[in-house]
This record gives sequence, structure tokens and C-alpha cells, in this order.
Amino acid sequence: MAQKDTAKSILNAAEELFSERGFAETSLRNITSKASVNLAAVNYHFGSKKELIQAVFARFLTPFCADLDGSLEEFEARLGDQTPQLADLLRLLAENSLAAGKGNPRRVGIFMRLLGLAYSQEQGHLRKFLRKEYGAVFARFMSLVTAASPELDDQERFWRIHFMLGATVFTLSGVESLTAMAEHDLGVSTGIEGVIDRLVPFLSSGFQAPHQG
Amino acid sequence: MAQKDTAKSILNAAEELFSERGFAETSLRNITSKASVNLAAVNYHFGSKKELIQAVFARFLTPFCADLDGSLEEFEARLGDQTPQLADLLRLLAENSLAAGKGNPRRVGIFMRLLGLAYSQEQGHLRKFLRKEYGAVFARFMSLVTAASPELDDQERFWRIHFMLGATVFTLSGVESLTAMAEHDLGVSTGIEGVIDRLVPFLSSGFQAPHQG
DNA sequence: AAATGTTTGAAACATACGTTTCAAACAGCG
DNA sequence: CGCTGTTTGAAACGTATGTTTCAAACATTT
Repeated sequence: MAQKDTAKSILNAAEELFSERGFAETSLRNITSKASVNLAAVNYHFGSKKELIQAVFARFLTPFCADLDGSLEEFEARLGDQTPQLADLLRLLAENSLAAGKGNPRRVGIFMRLLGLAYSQEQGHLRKFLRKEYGAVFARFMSLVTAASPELDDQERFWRIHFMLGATVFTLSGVESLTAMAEHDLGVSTGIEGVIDRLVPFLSSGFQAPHQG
Repeated sequence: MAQKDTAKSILNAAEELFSERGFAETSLRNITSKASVNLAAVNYHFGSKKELIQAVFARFLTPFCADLDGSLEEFEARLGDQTPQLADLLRLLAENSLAAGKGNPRRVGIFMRLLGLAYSQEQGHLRKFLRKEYGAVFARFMSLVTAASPELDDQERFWRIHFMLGATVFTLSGVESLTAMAEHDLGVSTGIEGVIDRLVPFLSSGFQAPHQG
């Protein structure tokens, strides 16, 4: 049983360290010593650091996207030819995200931070990998968002989608330090579910703001 | 005249490379070869890589924050004891940001990306530096935002501010690739001013969304 | 139990990094 | 000009990185 434990320990350590410090700032020696395995084990099990990075994403995204695709299937079926509601789509996404990190609520924040890093750091291989591997589910979700906002022209919708994406990635990325800050300054504590509960109305309202042509 | 040119060339190259690839992924050799100066010039003029990073931020933020502080002074005076409007505050911030990158519109995007990196990468020294150096202006702006939203409780306001921050940083960070994407997919091109014109209504509407207590 | 294929451990490898050194080139000024 | 302090250039330094090597340990099958 110690066989798979090595690879899994490496993934666990890498996931956490990458999300805390970025990819280039995290050395294989950092990872292997946190995971209590030998340095060579990374190259043995994953081939290279690049492939380790991709494996970290794959371990989270593959089941997540499969589940999301199922949820979308069901959502579309239940919808028939009705117009979807944006808030429902956001809720669906939120439910799936929370479910993906079940057992460990920190996982969602960690992963949002990783996604942010994937786009802010120069990891060309990662972007290609993500698009190739998970682009289809993303496109399916987006076409539902389009159906949910027939009043917007393509340009306005394009930008508002990215405004929503930014608000979400940014706040959920930093959800740990932000909740700590809120607790320190305001004396209240909220879990990630609480943040999402506040985020959805914000996004819905912004996305459906009056369109000044 | 070649004296100050060396330091300035280094700052220009560093600003661009840091924003493209992050801090750790950009080596001093990358910077000095892009700037066409000797490697040792960085340590001579700035002391260390850390101090170079801080100098890049200082060159942009020091004049920006001074101008912003002036604008806020004027805004508060003009306001008297009226309640400020959030949209006006956002517009004021946008005007100052655009003015800071006058001559080079790319500059705003570059700098947003740098600010994003400052918070997403593990650069503890940078966060301390920024807070110490520019925290006061930030706090002044925030207290106006608080005055502009008396209907929100502290917690809701706290989160909505960060939602706005996220949408802004994320979209303006990637404004170059996003406008390219919009042009490719939708056949239209918008400058950063156009993006900000779309962003402000989105943020205002989200920030003032009905508060479900 | 023996043999085989898989996984680990300790060490070395080549390379790239930030930083330092020190002599040469340059500036401004008496 | 000759001098002094500042800036540059080429090379080296020490350290840390990703990767490779190869023998030892292990697990699995016959």
C-alpha cells in the first residue's frame, strides 16, 4: 500500500505548496521533504516538475468536470426549452465546487488560488493542458450563460462574464486570509459557503445591470 | 545622461518582464539583457532583486498615490457633508488610474498585473512595503466608500469591496489578452477606457445589490 | 524459495541563479 | 591636465535548482 501513498503524498504536498507560493517558488525539495519521500520519487512517478503540476490540476479537475458535466446535463433536461436563470447557473457551479472539496473545505480555496496562478504565471504548458482537457465543459456552461442573458449583446456579455470570473477567483483564492481579516477587523467568522452566499447576489446583480448602449 | 538611463532601462525592462512572467520566473539576467546593461548594474543601482521589485512599484505608486490623495482632498471638499456616490468614487479612481499611465495605455494593465502578483505570489516583503508606504491613501478611499454605503453592514460591505477589487484587478490585469480575445471572437476592439466604462456599472450594480439580511 | 519487475534511497550531475569582486572607463572639478 | 568619486564590464563565487544514476529494498508471481 505504500506504493500509491508516495505519489499521493507528493500530490498533497505539491497542491498545498504550489497554492501558497506559486510554481517557480516551490522546489521539488520543498515538496518531497514536506511529503517525507525521496527527491527522486517525483521524477520517477511523474516524469518532471511540469507533469507534476499538470497532475495536481488533473486530480482535482477531472472528477470536478465530470460531475459538472453531469449536473449540466440534468439542468438542461430539467429546463426543457425554458430560459435558464443566471443565479441558478451560479448556484449550480457553487454547489459543484463545494462538493468537489468535500471533506476538506480548504480545498476549494486552494484550488481557486491554483487556477489564478495558472493564468497569472507564465506556464504556457498549463494553459494548453487545461484548455485541451477541460475546455468542452467550460464551453457548455458558457452557452447556458449566453442563453440566460438574451438581453445582452455579445460584447457586453463577454466582459461581464470576465468581471464575474475575476470577482470569484480573486475572493475565493484569498478566502482564507480574507475571512481571517474579516474576523480580526469585524469580529465575525464566515466559512466559504457564507462567502459564496454573498457572492452570488453580487454577481447576479452586476451581470444584469442596466445596459447603457 | 547615460547615468540615469541605466537605472531607468532596468526599471522599464523589469516592469514589463515581471508583469509577464512573475518575480521568481524573471531572472536578473533576463532583465539586464532586455535592458542592454551589465548584470552587475542591478545590484549596483538597487542593491538586490528585492529592492528592484520594490523600486518598480514605487516608481508607479508614489506619483499615483500622491495624485489620488489630491483628488480625494478635492472630492471631499466639493462634497461638504453630502453622502458620496459610489459610482463617483469609482470614476475618480478610474480617472486617476488612466492618468497615471498617460502616454502609455498599456501601463495600467501592466501595473494591475503586478499588483495581482504582489498578492498572489509569496512576496512578504512586498506586501509589507506596500502597506507601509501607501496604506494611508487606501484607507482614505475606503472610508469614503463606507460613507457611500450606509445601508450595508460592515461585513457585507467588506466582502463586496473585495468582490469589486477582484473583478477590477482580474480584468484589467488581463486587459490585453482579453481585448485580443474579444477582437478575435467578436470582431470588435475596445481600449482600456472602454473596459472601464463597462466595469463601473457592473461594480455599482453589484455593490448596491439588494441586501438579503 | 527463487526470480522478476517495481519502487526507493543516497549521491552526483549539469545548469542557472543572485551576488560579489576588481580593474577599466567615465564624469565632473581643481 | 590631473585628480577623485561614480559607473560600467567581464569574470568568478557560492548556492540552489531539476534531473539522472545505480545499487539496495521491496512486492509479486511462479
